Amino acid sequence: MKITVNDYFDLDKIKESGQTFRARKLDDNMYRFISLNHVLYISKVCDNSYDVSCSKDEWTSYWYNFFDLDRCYKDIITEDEFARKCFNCSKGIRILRQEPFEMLISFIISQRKSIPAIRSSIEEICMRFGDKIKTDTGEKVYLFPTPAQLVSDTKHKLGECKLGYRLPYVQDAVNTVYNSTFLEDGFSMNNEQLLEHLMSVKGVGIKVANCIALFAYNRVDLAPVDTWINKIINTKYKGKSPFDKYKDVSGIIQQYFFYYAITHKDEF
DNA sequence: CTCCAGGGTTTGC
DNA sequence: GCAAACCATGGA
Repeated sequence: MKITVNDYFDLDKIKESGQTFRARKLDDNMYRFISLNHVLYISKVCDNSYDVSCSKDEWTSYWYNFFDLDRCYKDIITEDEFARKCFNCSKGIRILRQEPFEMLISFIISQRKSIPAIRSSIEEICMRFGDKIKTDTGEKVYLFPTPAQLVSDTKHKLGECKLGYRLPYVQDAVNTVYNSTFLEDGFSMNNEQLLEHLMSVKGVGIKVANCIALFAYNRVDLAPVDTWINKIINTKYKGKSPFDKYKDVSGIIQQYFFYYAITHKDEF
């Protein structure tokens, strides 16, 4: 089925933007996204036209929201030269609306790991614990496991997923959300409550909490500060955070900054 | 072999 | 309350 996107939308930048670790580029123009029990194959046809593997109903009810397409990124205004440079480099990135449990586990794992290492660790978890399903194209893919699938780790296979010292953190997180409304409860909280709520999980600090809030709860007014954002604040903004200028879209600006930084590492 | 990674917790002052 | 030490290991 063909769909039209009337806003900045770049599949490759989205895949490389460090907010999802399971998006894949299958060939020169075909991308695959997996979220919850949904699998999407999407390729660009021309200009604003894309070919998607799902039905119109699934596009409008799930993937349209996943890619945050009801928000207009073209309207975002940058406040200075460096931000403009980042915007030009990163435009097309969307703040994905991803599944809270996957974000919780993924960003606990992310601490002090490189993005390739995070990918491979999460892949390992999916292969060992997630459902294996056959997609419409005949490809077999693994879903991200549910809390129930991870909580009964009787064979201690989590220990073989390259988690290192983060293993007890992941286990604690699984135990916290299993058979509870812990993650759903977050949707009705304000930012401050949500961050505190998430940080009650061992291994979740301020940065990881902000990432979960941004990428799972779509709090685009929150800007996670990681090592790259810190470098930008120190080298480009004299140590003063630029994000208060952007208020309701500071999370998006942060993501533009982050993508610019990891694609221009020699500048920092 | 060496270095560092989308940080967090614990410890010491 | 804050800064420093410590953390386990894959990937480059």
